[in-house]
Amino acid sequence: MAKGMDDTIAVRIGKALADRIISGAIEPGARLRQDHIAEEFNTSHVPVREAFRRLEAQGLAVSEPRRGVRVAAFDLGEVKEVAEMRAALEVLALRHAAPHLTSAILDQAEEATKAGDKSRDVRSWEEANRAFHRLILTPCGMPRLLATIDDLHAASARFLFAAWRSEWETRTDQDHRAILTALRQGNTESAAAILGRHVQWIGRKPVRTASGATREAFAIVG
Amino acid sequence: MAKGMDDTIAVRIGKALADRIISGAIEPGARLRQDHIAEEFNTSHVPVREAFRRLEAQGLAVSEPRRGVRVAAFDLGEVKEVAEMRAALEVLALRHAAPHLTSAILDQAEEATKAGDKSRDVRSWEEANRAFHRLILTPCGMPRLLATIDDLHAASARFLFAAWRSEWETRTDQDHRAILTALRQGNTESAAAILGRHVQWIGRKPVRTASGATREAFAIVG
DNA sequence: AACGCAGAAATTATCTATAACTTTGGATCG
DNA sequence: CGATCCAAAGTTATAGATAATTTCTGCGTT
Repeated sequence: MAKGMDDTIAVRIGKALADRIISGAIEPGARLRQDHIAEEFNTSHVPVREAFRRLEAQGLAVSEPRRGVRVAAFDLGEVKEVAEMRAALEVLALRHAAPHLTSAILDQAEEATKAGDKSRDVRSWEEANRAFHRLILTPCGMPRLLATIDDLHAASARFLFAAWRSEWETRTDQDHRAILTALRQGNTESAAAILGRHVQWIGRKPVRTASGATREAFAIVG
Repeated sequence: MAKGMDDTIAVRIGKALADRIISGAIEPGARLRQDHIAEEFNTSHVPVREAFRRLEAQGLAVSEPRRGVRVAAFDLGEVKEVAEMRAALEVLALRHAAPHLTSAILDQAEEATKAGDKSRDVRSWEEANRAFHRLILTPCGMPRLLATIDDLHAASARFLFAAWRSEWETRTDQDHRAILTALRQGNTESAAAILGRHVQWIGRKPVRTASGATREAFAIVG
């Protein structure tokens, strides 16, 4: 329970805010007022400001000097941009990770896939999906690459939660299974090709807005 | 000359420190002591701490809680990692930029290449090289991708300055010319392929250390 | 009714001060 | 002679306070 007890206060606040932004608890464009947040976390505003800088770097918040910081807005263009960046970088990571993948890791990845297929809500599906990608990419041993991919996953999750706020229909992930099969056969290039396409697949869904009209929602579903 | 006069103090300090780290004025592993830096810039330590968070996100500094922040160390592994990330992302950016490239832009890029070939020192070569890449990639219109590439260029420059501290021999950049030729012919895939190889070309050079021994220095030379 | 302009309230950015932690140097003990 | 412990100095992390800027609100004018 004492998760991150040794973390600095600024890091703890940063993680908490990131979680809220990703989950959609704070809406895009909403202002983040440092004194209010400081009061909520029972600290002064200094660590809050440091947390803001971290969120800014992750692309979750934007700051205008003397005008405060807001939750970053996003549109279909950014969804596509993140999808393409993930495709390029995850393929790179997989090529380097492949030689170090053990059957134990691939079994864990299969478990994650099954957990995703069983998920009844977006939140647990996202968790399982992220676990899958993490498992097969981490062995690449490239910390900077993995950190960048993590930030992109955070952005992806945000799009996902914004589009599928509460409704979610279970579906079996054929791509994950195909990737695992290719990896088990030692066919790295084939696995990389599937992963590259998989990550760029953008789900579309008509969503009823508060005003009753229907618009189309977009999110990366991989 | 009042560049960034409207920037916040934290941003100004961040840029100044980034410049020193990249140029090698501060060595890898050196401690960045907030009070000393605050005194130098005639500020308190609070904006200095914010600048630290930004440097951390850029991968130029590492911070251990309660133990201060140091200039990030790097090794051949990270040079290779950055080279591969640049290859993947710059190729992606070029594919999207290609349709928007005008002959005016390509002419500017050719000028940058000539400036690079004429450069007598590393610093001006790096500046010209970065201008070339920026010119042909910016029209992709993907801000997040470009920001990530910028950070990678900063890392590349750091490796470059560390290896070729003062000595530099002029050399004509055939890759840049080949890329421009392919782009002028509308052959995007060929240009992308050359760019991908170009960026991963790691220069090697024997360098005499302070103790008189010779070690091998590595840097991305594209 | 819409627009624009004070004045007031709220908020940001910074500085000064305080508390807590780490490291360092030296003295003591084995 | 070396290791260990203790104390002091230095440094980091947070808190509280201050000045300056922005935003909000209400009123008057067109």
